[in-house]
Amino acid sequence: MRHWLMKSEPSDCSIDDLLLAPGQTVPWIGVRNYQSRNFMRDQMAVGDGVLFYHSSCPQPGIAGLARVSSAAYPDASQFDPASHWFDPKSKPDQPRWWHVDVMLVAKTRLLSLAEMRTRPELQQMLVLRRGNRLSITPVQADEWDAVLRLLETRWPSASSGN
DNA sequence: GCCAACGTTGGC
DNA sequence: GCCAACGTTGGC
Repeated sequence: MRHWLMKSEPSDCSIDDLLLAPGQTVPWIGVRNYQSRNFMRDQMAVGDGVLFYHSSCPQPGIAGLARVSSAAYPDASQFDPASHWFDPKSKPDQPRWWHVDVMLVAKTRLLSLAEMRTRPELQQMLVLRRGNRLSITPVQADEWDAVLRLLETRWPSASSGN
């Protein structure tokens, strides 16, 4: 199982929105960055762990845990002229943008960006790197463990999930 | 609102 | 293929 940090603007989709979503699942549409797309399309697998991160808001930070709950599939919004994410250059027979679905595992306390910056064990996280603008970044196993420890949370065992 | 960082675009 | 201009991200 791999681990990821995925940024979401709470004004667009917050941890509470995920909590209330049908099946507590949302399609991670709207990514228009090739590197982030490649992570979803080429490297993510169902069951991967996700740190759900609130960005571009008064209190940026990790707001919950989630899991990848689908394989990658084409982002329908790229073909919708009415959509904010419409991409006129994308062709239906060769979609440019792909995404996965993400399912809630647990809402947690907010582990703020400010607190993350104070923790020596998190200093290598890509999201803390100066100038980082990727909306999806891989998380190392030791970083993942450290975050769960700080959240005083355990990842549910395979037998209790689905 | 500011601005650093950096990805993308497009002329050449 | 280079690279300047431009647009976007996202913390502060």
